[in-house]
This record gives sequence, structure tokens and C-alpha cells, in this order.
Amino acid sequence: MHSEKKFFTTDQIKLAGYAKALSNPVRVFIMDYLVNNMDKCCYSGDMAENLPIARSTLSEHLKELKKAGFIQGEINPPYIKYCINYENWAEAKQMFEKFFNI
Amino acid sequence: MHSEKKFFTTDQIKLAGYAKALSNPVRVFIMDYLVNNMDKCCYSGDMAENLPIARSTLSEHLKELKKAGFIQGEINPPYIKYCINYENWAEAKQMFEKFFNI
DNA sequence: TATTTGTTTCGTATTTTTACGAAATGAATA
DNA sequence: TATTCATTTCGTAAAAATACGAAACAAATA
Repeated sequence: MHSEKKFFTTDQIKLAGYAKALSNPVRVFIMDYLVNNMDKCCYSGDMAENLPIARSTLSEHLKELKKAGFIQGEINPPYIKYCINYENWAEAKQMFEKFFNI
Repeated sequence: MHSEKKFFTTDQIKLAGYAKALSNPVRVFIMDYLVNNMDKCCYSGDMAENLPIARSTLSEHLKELKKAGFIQGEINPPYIKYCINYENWAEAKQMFEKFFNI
């Protein structure tokens, strides 16, 4: 049963999802941080020191970015090393490029 | 008095704002529509016919896009012709490019 | 002046987001 | 086995986003 009219394309929904992940300054900060620091990976605690929010709140933002596919966490107890997911990062980059290129 | 520590850059806050404006499929649809149709301007009613939402809801989304600076409305009673604000559009494009280029 | 028009604003309800501190987790260590 | 550690999950509260229909708007027209 697929009689409902489709209003949005898959790309439109996907782009909105990526945009939502970046719709908060904390999450933009995190991605900037991962892009610019060291081996492009880091720990939650490193970022917590540079942010005016509780660690639990930071954790929720990391969860959002994970859900969107922008990052992944490599468990290394008791640390978790966060890295950019370059495959999805590249996809998002390409989708935004396409979106903005009139 | 500016003793508070600054956590986010202006660019981070700006990018998050642009991303927020694009964080909803309806608003992505609207921008796609404006980019791809005719003289790149159109009426609220034109879009309403292609969307599964009330006209008042569409109006709120247009307001959001206006607030973000992506569009502007040229009043032409009783119509309002919406157009892309190319200056801000270009700025957003550039900011996303810079953000994604590792 | 009353009506019609496309659109917005208002009042309201529901859902989602953001935030915090306390408690839980799970591996390493004392 | 109890403790330590960085981090997450839970419970909760407050704020923001999304949605709708009814009413308001302002210019054009009958």
C-alpha cells in the first residue's frame, strides 16, 4: 500500500537531517574541533573543557552527531575516542554543494 | 564589562543559524523550489499546492527563512512574490564550503 | 462601502530539543 | 573485591519548533 503522495525527495529529507545535526553551535564547535585538532580524533573530556555545558549535555550532542552519521566513537576504556565519519562527511559536503549551486 | 569567556566564534553561531533554517524538509523544499523554478521567484500559494501542510504553517516556514536571510518577499497585492536573497545565500554557501573543507 | 483575494498573525496544542545533576556503566587497578 | 575513571543513561524541567483553523489584514474590485 503506497497510495500516499510523496512530497519530499530522499535528498531533501537527508539534507534536512544533516542540517539539523549542525543546527546547534555546540555541535558545530565539536565538528570544527574534530576537523582542526591533532589526529582529527579526540575525547569527550577534551571538548568539555572548552565548552560551557555539562558533560552529560555534551554527551547528548555527541549522540546526535553519531545519529546523523557525522562521527563515530572508538571505545578505549575508560575513554572514547571520537572521529569524523569521513564517508558521511563527504556525502553531506557534496549534498550541500549541490544544494547551494544554483 | 566583557568578562565572560567566549566559547563560540561568530562563524560557528552563524553557520548553526543557517543550518537551523535548513533543518526541516519543508524549508529545504522551498529553497529547492525557489532555486529551480521560473524566474527564481514565486508565490506562497504556488508552493502550498505541492506541500502537505496548511497555508498558515507554510507562512511560518517562510518567516523562518526570511529571518535566516535566505529569502525576501516583494509585496504585490494581494500576492507576495518570494525570492532568494542571493547575498546571504552566497554567504551561507561559502560558510558551508569552508566548514566542510578539511 | 462591502466583498473578494492571497497571505499573515493569533491562539492553542503537541512534540521535540536542550539542559542539568544523580545514578549507572564497564573496564582497569589497588 | 572495592575503587577509580571517563563517559553515558535516566529522570526531569524548561524552552523552542511544528502544526492547525479562525480571525485579521490590506489592497483591488464590485
